[in-house]
Amino acid sequence: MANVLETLRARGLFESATDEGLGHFLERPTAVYAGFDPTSDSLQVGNFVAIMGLAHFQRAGHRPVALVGGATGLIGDPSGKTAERVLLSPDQVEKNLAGIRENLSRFLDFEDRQAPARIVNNYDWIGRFTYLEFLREVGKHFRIGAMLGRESVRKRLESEAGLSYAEFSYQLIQAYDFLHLFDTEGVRVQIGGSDQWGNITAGIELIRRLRGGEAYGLTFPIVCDSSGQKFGKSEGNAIYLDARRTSYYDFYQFFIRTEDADVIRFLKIFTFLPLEEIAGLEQEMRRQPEARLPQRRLAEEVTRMVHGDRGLRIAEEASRVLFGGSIEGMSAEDLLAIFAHVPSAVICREEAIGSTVTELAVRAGLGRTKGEVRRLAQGGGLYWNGRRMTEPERHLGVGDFIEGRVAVLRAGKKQFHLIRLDG
RNA sequence: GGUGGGGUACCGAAGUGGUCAACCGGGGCAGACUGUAAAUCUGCUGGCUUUGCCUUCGAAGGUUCGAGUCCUUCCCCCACCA
Repeated sequence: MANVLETLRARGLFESATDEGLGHFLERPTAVYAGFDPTSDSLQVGNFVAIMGLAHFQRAGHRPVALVGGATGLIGDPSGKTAERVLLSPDQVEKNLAGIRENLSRFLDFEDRQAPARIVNNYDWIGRFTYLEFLREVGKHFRIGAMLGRESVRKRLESEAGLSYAEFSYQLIQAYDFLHLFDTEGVRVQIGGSDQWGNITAGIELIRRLRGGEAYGLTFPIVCDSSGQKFGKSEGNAIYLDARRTSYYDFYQFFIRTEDADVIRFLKIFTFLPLEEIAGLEQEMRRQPEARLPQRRLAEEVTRMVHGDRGLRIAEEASRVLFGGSIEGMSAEDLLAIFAHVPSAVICREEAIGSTVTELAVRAGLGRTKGEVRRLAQGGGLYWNGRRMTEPERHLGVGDFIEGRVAVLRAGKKQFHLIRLDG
């Protein structure tokens, strides 16, 4: 049986474990869980680390359980947050759960004969508690001193923002989750980001106290880029795993743009590529960094994993065209094909002809306001069909559209938007 | 419930009657340079029908020719006390 702990360590996915005996314990198949917060209707690349963690466990023969936090999502985890979170409505959580289920179902193998993955929702067991029952059955076993000692709590208490009772209670719920999965799924290990340490140990203690059982925790590092920024944002937007939120093209591009200083580490964390192969890429990078081979490989691997061969092909094709040469001289057909999965807007012909460049740019979603687009143009960062646009107030005619029906708007080097005329 | 401190743009933070759409820093976006990298330098970072107009400084009222700045009430946060 593959030693998953060694694998995680070697790939930079290991930060710490609650018990030195974990390695020994993992020599026999067990079940492991990680939780996912339904803060959005799609997981983000930031969640990818946890998914990879579960996947590595499954590959090593352990049964992965993905927990979506239908209950905890209603409260909000204070870990790693500097301010009290705005409460999500039950409707919103419900909607987000569906999306996250969708995401997860693509990374874990539910058909595996030895260790099929499971997805569970903690609302199913937390939701049936009354307040009094919960206090008696769970709250009774928690000591305030220990709760106050937790990093996430202490930090928030010291901060200006403080901490509400609801968020303070969060750790009880997550601890109970572990206990519940220990009982019903045979889960003995919880994995999570290092900010989850307190929540995880709370569960382990609860299990020991109520069941006299051994349970383990393992954390992986919170992935940051070399400038210390939390990984997973681009142009101010989170990178989602769902193509409806982040296009194949944008997803692929996000990884292509990885800095040299980060790319080798990211290859280990976000792909299953053998370490020898990654070492080879590192050599290659030293020899000719401008070729960006590791970046290409990273983008390729991750995009294929998340969006399949088809998504990867579309992203690569679009990238080749947009960064390879000029779009000048391309036919409307070609452009439509390339931009099929790039943000685009369909605008009615009568409206488009005669309106200004800025107006259309806002309609296409390139900027939020006309002022923003104007400033962009002023700084020289606005392009219309590949040429710098210096007169953002110009009224457009049919001739401004390729074959009278398509135009490509660009902000800077990286953000493309397609405008298609209707009718 | 009491006392004190505080709520300013994405974040931090200045501003205590007009010259304030609001110093500065971070973040973000863009330009130059480059390798779709990093570092560096530069510009921008309320809205608009843009030589001007409109909406912003927790909320609502009020004083004033004029309020982010003064007064009243309310809401929220923090600390200590009860």
